[in-house]
Amino acid sequence: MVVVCAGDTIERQTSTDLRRIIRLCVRQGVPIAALGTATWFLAEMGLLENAACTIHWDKKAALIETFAHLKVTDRLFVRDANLATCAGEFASFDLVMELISEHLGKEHALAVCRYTTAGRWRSASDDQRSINTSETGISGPLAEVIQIMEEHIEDPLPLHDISRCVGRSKRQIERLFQSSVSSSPMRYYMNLRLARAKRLIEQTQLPIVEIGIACGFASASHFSKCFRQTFGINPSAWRTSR
DNA sequence: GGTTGCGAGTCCATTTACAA
DNA sequence: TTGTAAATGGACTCGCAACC
Repeated sequence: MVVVCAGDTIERQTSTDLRRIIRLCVRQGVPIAALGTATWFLAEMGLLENAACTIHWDKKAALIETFAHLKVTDRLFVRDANLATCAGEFASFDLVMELISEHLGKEHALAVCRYTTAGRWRSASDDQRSINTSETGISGPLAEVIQIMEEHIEDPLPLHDISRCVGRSKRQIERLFQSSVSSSPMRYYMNLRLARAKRLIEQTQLPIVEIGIACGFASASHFSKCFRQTFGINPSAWRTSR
């Protein structure tokens, strides 16, 4: 197996070399494990057309917007045929541990864990992130509402629908948000959408209008206004300043 | 006494259209 | 892509009553 690592910024020559190596591996039928942003490489090269994959949650939206047809999951790592993709540095460790366990036995993998003081490794089916109730204090219906909001960034749901989904009244949800995060539900929702938009601006070359639409804004003008109100800078200016 | 639901009035986010 | 203005629907706030 060949392991391909790529960070957020990569030199052109290195990028060309990496592609050459990947193409060679594919031709020879050598399994490839893509760590970090290397998932993006495989997508660009058209190697993920029929395979499930994963990428760090921070880049997932950008990957989906750029390659709409891909089957991008929330898993820590995904192994599909000859390709493996990981959600980040620590997920790479989890993948490697699983491979060691498979090829050399669980005892060897546990020994590596002990040696590296990792203690344990996570399984492929684990989600990259879930709201950590002990750290954030967010739990129960509030966590459920936030999850629904995150799942509906592109097609924002009215508060009425969200409250119905979690079996609570609108008023109850307003109180929950006020007491837990000192914000109204829709204000919080808006911040989530704008944060996603900001990441898409940073990570993709998609037109501002498309990013606005992808984050639930009906028009570029409205998107631009909200963005500036929140971050103090226009979307296009933010892109050029990066 | 604390929690919840309801309703009315107010405010603001959003849409739309248009111009630069 | 950004800005402006007008219209409007929906979110927010608050008070009150019912319930546990």
